[in-house]
Amino acid sequence: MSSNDPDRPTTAPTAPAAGPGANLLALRGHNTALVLGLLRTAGQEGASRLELAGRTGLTPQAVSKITARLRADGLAEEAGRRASTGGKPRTVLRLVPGARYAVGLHLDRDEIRCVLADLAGRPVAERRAPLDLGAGAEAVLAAAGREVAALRDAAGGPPVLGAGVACPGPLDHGTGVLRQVTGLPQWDGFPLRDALGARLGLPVVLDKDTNAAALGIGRAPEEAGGASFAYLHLGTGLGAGLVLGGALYRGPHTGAGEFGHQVVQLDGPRCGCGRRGCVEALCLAAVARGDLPEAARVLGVAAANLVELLDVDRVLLGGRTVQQHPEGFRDGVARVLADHAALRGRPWAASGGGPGAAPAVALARGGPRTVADGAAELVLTGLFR
Amino acid sequence: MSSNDPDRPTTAPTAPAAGPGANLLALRGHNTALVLGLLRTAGQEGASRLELAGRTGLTPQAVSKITARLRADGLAEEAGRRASTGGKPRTVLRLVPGARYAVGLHLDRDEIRCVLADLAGRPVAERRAPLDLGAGAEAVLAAAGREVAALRDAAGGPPVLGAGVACPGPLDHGTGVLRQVTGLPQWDGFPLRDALGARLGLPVVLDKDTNAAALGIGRAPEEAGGASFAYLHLGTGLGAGLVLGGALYRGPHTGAGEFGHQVVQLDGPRCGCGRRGCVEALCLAAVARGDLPEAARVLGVAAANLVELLDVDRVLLGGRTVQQHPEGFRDGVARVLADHAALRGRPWAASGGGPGAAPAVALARGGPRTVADGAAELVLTGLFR
DNA sequence: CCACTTTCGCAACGCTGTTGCCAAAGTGCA
DNA sequence: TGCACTTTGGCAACAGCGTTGCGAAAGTGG
Repeated sequence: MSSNDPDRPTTAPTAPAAGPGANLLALRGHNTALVLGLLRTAGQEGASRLELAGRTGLTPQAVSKITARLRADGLAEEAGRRASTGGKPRTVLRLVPGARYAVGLHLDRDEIRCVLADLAGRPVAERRAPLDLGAGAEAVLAAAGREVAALRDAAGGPPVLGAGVACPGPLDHGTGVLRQVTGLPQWDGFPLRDALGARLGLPVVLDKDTNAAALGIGRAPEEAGGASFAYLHLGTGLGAGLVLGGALYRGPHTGAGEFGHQVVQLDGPRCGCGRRGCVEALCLAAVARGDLPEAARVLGVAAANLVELLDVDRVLLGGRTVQQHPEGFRDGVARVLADHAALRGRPWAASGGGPGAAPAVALARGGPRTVADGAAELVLTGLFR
Repeated sequence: MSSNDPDRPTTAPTAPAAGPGANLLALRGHNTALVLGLLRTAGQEGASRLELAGRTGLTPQAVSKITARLRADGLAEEAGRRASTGGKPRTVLRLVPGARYAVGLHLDRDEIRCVLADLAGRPVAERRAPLDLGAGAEAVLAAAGREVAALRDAAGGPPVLGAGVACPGPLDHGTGVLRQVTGLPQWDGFPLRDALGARLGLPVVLDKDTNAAALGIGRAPEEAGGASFAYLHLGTGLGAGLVLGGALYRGPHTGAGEFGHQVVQLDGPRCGCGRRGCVEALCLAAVARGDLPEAARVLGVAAANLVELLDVDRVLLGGRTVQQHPEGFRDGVARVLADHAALRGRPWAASGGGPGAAPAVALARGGPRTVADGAAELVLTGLFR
């Protein structure tokens, strides 16, 4: 922390949010994270200093200094040379994925799953165990501590940056405090982030499971690089994770992404939440009676509403219910989006900005480990930009 | 001191290309804009150097350097002293609103309206004239050039930073190119920003009218700071402007904020856009038959959907139709939001983060000049942070 | 083998915010 | 009235950032 004295007198009233003043250290951190991010997306192929300079807008010399620091820290390495274009060939720089690791922890209602991911986001170790999220804080903390310790031991005790923790919402990402987890009122107000941080001895980042999933899915090459997309998760419920401009959008109180109880049918059938005509209720009811096209259509209408409002490029579908009929949902949702886009001259349709006039609809790849992977990504995201 | 040319602060250091790399100039620009922003929100009361330091996280000495530059450029000035708290009293710094100005241009279907706003966002001059947006590019450009020139002359030719232009969408903010303005296909693909820039001899920022309105409304003290709110405009149509985290959210293609054709009634009555059950159609139909409570309820349901998805703090209502029955719409929408919030344990409800459990609903103040004011704000936003 | 091109590091530089120090300008008490 | 104390804010020296100038390294082409 900074060397500021603990008391802050005189400016007690009004007290607006502290601004993010940028000093030289922050500047270095920004550019370093930028270069690291480019090295990460470059992956195995790597990138030369001049390519990095071109993409960042920095001087080649600045890139040299930055990459020299990264190499000294073991985060990057030289990896061969490119073919010459008439002069000295460029030397290729590559991220060293094994230089640091991050823990991803998925606390689900009946299971704890944790992964150890390298800097490239690839899981190098994994564990899972049954868990009763309603068994109380101490039991959950103990289980988390045990599993993470075993995971780190199994991997040979590599350097770990921190732990990302994903669990069912609602919660507050900023303070790391849980809210009323549905059906488990005893968690309300529990400072899970700090408690886990003390138990694990690691920096902890806490977020909703749907947000973690979106972040994990966003790591796929198609979604990389400043993309905007919505991940719709249809399992026993319906939720969404929003990635806008390459960054997770959480909203002021980590409440963003509540998608399931969007009303798409005024005075429709009553939902479990008390409202009428929620997408979740309509969609799941259609699934229950086997009317898959209708379920996909309802989901598509809600997705179209979201797309209109947020102008996202892609819609990704996942979750247990989707995975049981992947193509049906994908095609059904895509049809609704295409129909809606055709009715309105959407900007990218007019500009011919792609093969289709509507945002692409795709199935989110990744199995049951997606949320844990994304949880690790919560930590890694802080390193890159 | 005077080695800096006076035009330097006009060009905010936005990333020139795809490279968001930050050099020292960008750092200075960032911190300068930060301090300017704080001075702006401080308004007439001003702020002391130490208060600025505390809120930015910068060293008092750094703030002194920055404010010295601002004073040398005429953008800030000393304005009295605070009461002493036992030592040397703090000297108050204040923004000099008249140091620079911005033009705001509202190109509507039947009217052109332009304002000259000072750094505080207050309009110091205003003009309006009839306009036929369908009369072709040359006529519109000529009208804009004439009105802006007259406006600047009337104000005595003060230093102008640039012109913000708001017009009916869709359009592309990034490239400054219009799309198919509804009913006026001849504008499709016209590079309005560059054309106007050449005509006016000023930097031009182009955006949708709803976005400009949201930005203008966001200048009100209640919305200042890093607020998140949605402005819903109900006039002859229904649109929205989104301010998330204190900044306008446009989406990747400036398509965000399409709110009116959100479907809230599956297979409902057909809308002019071709879909069925759009809020706009339902709401305006209710207004047409005099059923105001129903209109407000429908709008409220759509607003609730938006709030759930984006977790915004406030919902602001405006537009001609709202202004005809302001309290009716406000209360009706607020009721729906309160009912929905009560059904779900929203984060800020559990944490007691305010007088009410639901996001506040308020009427957007400001008359027919709101869009033009917001258009000027499009330019000024680049100076502050 | 030489001329040329291209990459990349060293050294000097300008600029940033930071730190140490001190004058200025008040309050409070003897 | 005078002195001690607190707080503000400027001056000067400083460390660290990216930038610039220049030269060595490492290729290609004639």
